[in-house]
Amino acid sequence: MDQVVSAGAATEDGMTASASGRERLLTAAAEEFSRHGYAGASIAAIAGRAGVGKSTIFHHFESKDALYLAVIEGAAGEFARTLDQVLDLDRDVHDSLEQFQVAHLRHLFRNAKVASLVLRELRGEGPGETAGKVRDVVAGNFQRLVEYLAAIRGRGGIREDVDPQVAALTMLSVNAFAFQCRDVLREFPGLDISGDPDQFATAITDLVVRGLNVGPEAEGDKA
Amino acid sequence: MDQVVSAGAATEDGMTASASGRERLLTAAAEEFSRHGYAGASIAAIAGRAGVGKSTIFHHFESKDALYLAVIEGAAGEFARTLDQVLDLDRDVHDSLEQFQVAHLRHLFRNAKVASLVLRELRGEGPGETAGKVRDVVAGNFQRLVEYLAAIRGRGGIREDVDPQVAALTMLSVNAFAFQCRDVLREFPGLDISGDPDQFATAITDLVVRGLNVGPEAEGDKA
DNA sequence: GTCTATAATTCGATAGAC
DNA sequence: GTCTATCGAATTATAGAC
Repeated sequence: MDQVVSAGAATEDGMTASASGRERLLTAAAEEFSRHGYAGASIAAIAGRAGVGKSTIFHHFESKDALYLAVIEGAAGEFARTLDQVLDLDRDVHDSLEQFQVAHLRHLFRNAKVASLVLRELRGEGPGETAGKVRDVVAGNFQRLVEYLAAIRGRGGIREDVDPQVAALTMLSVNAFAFQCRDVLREFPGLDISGDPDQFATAITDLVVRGLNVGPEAEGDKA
Repeated sequence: MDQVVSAGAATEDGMTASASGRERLLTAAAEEFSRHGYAGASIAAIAGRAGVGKSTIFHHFESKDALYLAVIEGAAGEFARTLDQVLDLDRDVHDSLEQFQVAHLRHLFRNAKVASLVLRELRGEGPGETAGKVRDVVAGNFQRLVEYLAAIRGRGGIREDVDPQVAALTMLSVNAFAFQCRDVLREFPGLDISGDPDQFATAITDLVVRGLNVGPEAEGDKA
């Protein structure tokens, strides 16, 4: 998929020409789609940014839809591979969840452009046609976390009366929302997640795993 | 907000003509702004939807900016009044937080149009000019929750090593994100928050307050 | 309604790798 | 020689202006 490596100067943007045409197209498409939305991004602009002719796009991808989907599937697939390493039933629950949370937030920042696309899609603001497929791809990764939580719950790793779906949604929501609002949050001294995403992810994990409570037994010892 | 009740037929949409011109303009503006964004919403369209002349808008509001801000401040102010009732230091912590979470999610659904505007603003996608003021308004309500959490932490109501800002952000994030994605979530049997927002808010509160853990003492007593 | 601009897609040809 | 990546030109669809 990326075996063609010819030397080459940088094209527009910071993109190196060393990546294969297909890879460059995916990068350029992510940029254009996230900047202008699906409809607003033109094949011509994507081709221009990638430094190839328009028709080259249709050699690599069936259609504009297919290109859009490929961009999203690329990032989702990469994250799925991360999940294989992180969601390990044999490891400590707290550690696994912390690793998950850190990996997820890192993934959002590393793939900020595509992440914005996916989040827009989840908000229902995407191009109606591809919506279904995008959701399926994302739902796959979501389901992975849900099943992991269900499995450790079966082993007594977490409370029995928590819904794995609700717990999974909570963990992902905080990351997704904080990522979306990272610019505003930068103005809050304690919430600048852009500065240190890992620390934020760790704090969230601690909160979700241990809860706000001082503990079941310390219920009535306050002022 | 709905005390003016004079007889009157419905204008376009489902809007009743019973509200004052100013109120009708705010409703119409919320609709148009959330539908087409700040730039895309025209004064003419807003006036038309409210059933008034264009010049009436500038009688009630200084400018398009001011109208936009008024829409947002209206909803934020209403929520601030709810906070007065909900964030009561004399009540049980879990109950207060649950009431907060329920009230917040209800507020998002009841003011869905304006909420979408505010969320867009927090993502940094709004009209640059008003961004600062919108953030201030929202930050005010956010700060209220943070200070409440800090206060009960001072009394030993919650763990000392949780950051009130992080906890507040977590609670709000889940609601905001779930609200944003309510259409997709409808496809998940256990996550249809539109169907029963209160139940969802309750589940989230339980998770945040008690955590996933089986408890400090019950660490190893399962199958 | 026609005209025009813009955007997606197709076609035919070329150049280089194996 | 075939296969693949590429391109420029041609074709179709659509949306807005007049």
